[in-house]
Amino acid sequence: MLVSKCQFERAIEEISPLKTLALDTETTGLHPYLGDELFSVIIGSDLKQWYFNFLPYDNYDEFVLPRDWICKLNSVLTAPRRVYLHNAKFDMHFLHKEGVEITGTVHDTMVMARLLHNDHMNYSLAMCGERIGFTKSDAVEEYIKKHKLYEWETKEGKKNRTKKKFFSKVPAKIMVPYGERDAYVTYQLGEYQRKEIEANPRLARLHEIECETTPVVFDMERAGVRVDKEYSARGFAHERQQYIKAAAEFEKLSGSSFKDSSKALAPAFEKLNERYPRTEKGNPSFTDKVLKGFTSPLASWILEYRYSQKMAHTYFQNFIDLSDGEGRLHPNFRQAGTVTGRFSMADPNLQNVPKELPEGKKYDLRKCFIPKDGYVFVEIDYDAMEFKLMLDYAGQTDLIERIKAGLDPHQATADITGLLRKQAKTLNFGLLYGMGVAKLAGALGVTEDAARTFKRQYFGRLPLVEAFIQQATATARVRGNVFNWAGRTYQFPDVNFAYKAANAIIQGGCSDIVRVAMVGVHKYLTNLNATMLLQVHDSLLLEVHKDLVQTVVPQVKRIMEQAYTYTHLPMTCSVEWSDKSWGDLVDWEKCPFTLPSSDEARDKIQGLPSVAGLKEVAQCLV
DNA sequence: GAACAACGCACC
DNA sequence: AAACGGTGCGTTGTTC
Repeated sequence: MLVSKCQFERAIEEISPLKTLALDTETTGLHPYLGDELFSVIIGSDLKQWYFNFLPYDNYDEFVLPRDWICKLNSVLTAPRRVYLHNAKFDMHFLHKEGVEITGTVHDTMVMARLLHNDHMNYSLAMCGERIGFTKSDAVEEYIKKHKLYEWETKEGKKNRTKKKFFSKVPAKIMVPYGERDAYVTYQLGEYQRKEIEANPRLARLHEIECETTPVVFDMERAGVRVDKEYSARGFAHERQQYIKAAAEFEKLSGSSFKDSSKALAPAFEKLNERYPRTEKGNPSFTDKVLKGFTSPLASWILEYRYSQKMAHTYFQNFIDLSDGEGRLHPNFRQAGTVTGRFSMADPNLQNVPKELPEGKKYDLRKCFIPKDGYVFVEIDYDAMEFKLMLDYAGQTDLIERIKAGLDPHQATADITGLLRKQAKTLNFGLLYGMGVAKLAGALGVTEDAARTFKRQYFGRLPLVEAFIQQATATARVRGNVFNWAGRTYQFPDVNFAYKAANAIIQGGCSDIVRVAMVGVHKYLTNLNATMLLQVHDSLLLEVHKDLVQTVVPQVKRIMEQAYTYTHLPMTCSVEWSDKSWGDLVDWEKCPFTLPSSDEARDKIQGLPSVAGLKEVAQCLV
């Protein structure tokens, strides 16, 4: 029902006793930190939906609620209560701006859909609902399309466009039933998922961990990262100039117009009698590796163009355009972003910001990110996380002992297998990914026969590693799935992909270790002047007040290291810090802080979420 | 006109 | 027998 002004109190009274709710919001757009606003809140239960509208529509006076009533919803969104939301953080950001917090248990139906079925193509509410027999209305999308309620937005120098839809221009008679339907479908989806989880004890704790993770990641997104806009602008201007110049030089040299496409480049290089490989689809291929093999200066101008184009438009420009009025960037962590359990990140993706500044280049992308005044950045990384988790599974004790003694994992592998460190490292990664002999030969720069010999030598000295990989693969083949230590499932609809099993167990297992660590770190940092900002798979970036660094950092390090209850090989972490930028991190040992440690931080009891017994429940192998 | 596929490339 | 895992994004070219 569309709630009128005089029914408002009554609606709140009806909702109050309900233990489980679904919640959905309608907003003017998709970016809570770039000007978009919430205009309605829909609360759903099994039988009824309440549509709270705050947007002025013609002739709807009685149904346009005063905006300052939004915060009255706080009374029904507090613990102890379970709230289902599809893509919860999105709604939480808009609600937070209105002073509304969800303090009950947040069950994100998108996150749980991924947890329950990791291999679906699409996790939209429409698709998730359809799978359990509830069709979602597409009336709003259709109305927007039909009435062209959108605009294309372009950015300086960019050739792509983004579609900006005007949801607030959709009439109430379309919007209201659509919103109510979404809240209804979300509620049904949440209930269905809870039954699925209850029927599967292996997922019980993991479900809780995901629920605890959502507000943690929400806080990280909300905090955002401070951007040095001036530096970013200079970087953008410089790289833009560079790629325009590169294109001009190409045109001068070749006498034809420049387009960075394999189809357009092929004739130019054919003229120069250069041989080039083909892609999988049979098209000409001009990757940087191929171009570096060419002697013509044309090739190096293309490389210049690509580098600067990418720096300018994938990074610098987005850092500026996507940061808020205070100069902070609020990226979107996708808690359900990958098949293995890792997060992905978007708008912008800060998980792929280049780390090394190439020789001769001036603007370092990681220097665009700076701590707020009085704070420093601290980055804590797990050491060789995936390889170590794999060794813990395999129980290859001779190698484990050397690593525990402090040896670098790849060097230790080299020592045991008689390979060079570089070769050992390639094999450590490659075999974990299920690499075949042909790719291995390419990676090692040797013939296939030689690669086969290396592989035999490696496994010959590390038989338990081979056994682990084989057992994982065999499990995937016969059972059709594997579980990681936390119980997360990876499905193999096609047994031909069973070679991915070891990677699924390890990559996904690491993702759950980091989840547990993040929940623990977040809990520890509550009410301290320190915030988690970013997670890049095996590392956390923190913004810590100078006075707290001394005490907080060792504690956070310990929480991270203890997040995984190992069998043979404990996780260890390395710490780096900087008071300048993300690009200026140096080893913790070089930290000059000798300030008195704060008792407040030290006295806090650290709270890792319990994972006791999880490994036993979630045996990954047959 | 708009959606999609293909490519290339940054990260762990 | 053979398969290197997981992402997001910008540009170009093709398709509907």
